[in-house]
Amino acid sequence: VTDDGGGVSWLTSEEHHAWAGLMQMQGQLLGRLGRELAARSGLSLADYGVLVTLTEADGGRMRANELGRQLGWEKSRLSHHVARMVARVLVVRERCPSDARGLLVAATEEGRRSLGEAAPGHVDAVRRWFVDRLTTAQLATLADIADAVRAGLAEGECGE
Amino acid sequence: VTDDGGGVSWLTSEEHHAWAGLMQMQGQLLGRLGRELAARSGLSLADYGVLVTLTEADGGRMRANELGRQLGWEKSRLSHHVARMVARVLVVRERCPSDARGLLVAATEEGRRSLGEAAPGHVDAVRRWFVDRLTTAQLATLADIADAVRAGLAEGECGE
DNA sequence: AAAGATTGAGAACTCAATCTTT
DNA sequence: AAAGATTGAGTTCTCAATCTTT
Repeated sequence: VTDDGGGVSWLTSEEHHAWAGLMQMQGQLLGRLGRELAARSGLSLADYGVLVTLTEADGGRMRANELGRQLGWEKSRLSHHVARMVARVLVVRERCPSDARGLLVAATEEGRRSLGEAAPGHVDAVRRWFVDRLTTAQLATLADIADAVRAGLAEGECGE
Repeated sequence: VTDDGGGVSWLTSEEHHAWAGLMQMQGQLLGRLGRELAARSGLSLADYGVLVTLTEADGGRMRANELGRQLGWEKSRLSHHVARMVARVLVVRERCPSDARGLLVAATEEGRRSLGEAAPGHVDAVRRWFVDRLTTAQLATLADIADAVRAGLAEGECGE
């Protein structure tokens, strides 16, 4: 609990260093990766995430609900984004046979092609700017950190 | 280099765990903190960042250029955001005495008041959802990670 | 020309309200 | 009523073009 002279700062300097560093890193990293991806493939990071998730799913299609959950998106965001991707013929909406309330989202041929073109370069960029800068131990710790924080957030959703 | 059956994934599972976990954590954490902050103070995380940065600066004012650099924002984003904050009387624009091209941005009384009201709750939220979930060693490693990645990105800006 | 900053248009996100099916 | 999804309005961010001062 320090306040280093006039400013507002009630984290210790170590805590602040970690927190502020994380925020800055994330912003710059996403900016860089997003621009590289868009320049080379015309896909945004969001598009990429949707296509990867769909492609990894069984049959290349997925309940919209589940897609949103895996991406960590709100339903409204997903709906708007899918609409834009449908307009660009990257995905299609399909009726869900088992539950008429539901929706299936499927990658089109065009979507698979775009992803296939974009993926090698993007993975390379993730390596270049992120993975290769870190040690195995650092990556392991980071994974633990992410798990711990997400577990806390997940608890908070309910019990709060 | 694994491809676990039809999907696109050229990171090892450890690498993927760290990378995907980081992205998810960040999204959820910012969402949670942003909503709590907005609900309690009417400030967005972006507003908060601007006010903290200005308040910590000498005289509570700062070159727009430098402000953008510290926040990691593009000049256009900063300009739009400052315009919105001026409209809400949280900051004011001032002419820069030393360079007529430049601009100074200063926190208003109202801006300081809003920040003062918002800060304790926000810092508490950062502790609750983030800092307190982690060990000292994890925080230290995270700071190192952020430094390493940012150093790489900074290099890339020029040398590339 | 380069640096500092603004502007406008378009894309993306959030919130609240709505609609359909269970 | 609850769950799955869409819609519209308002806000914020990005990109490119522009303007002013150095």
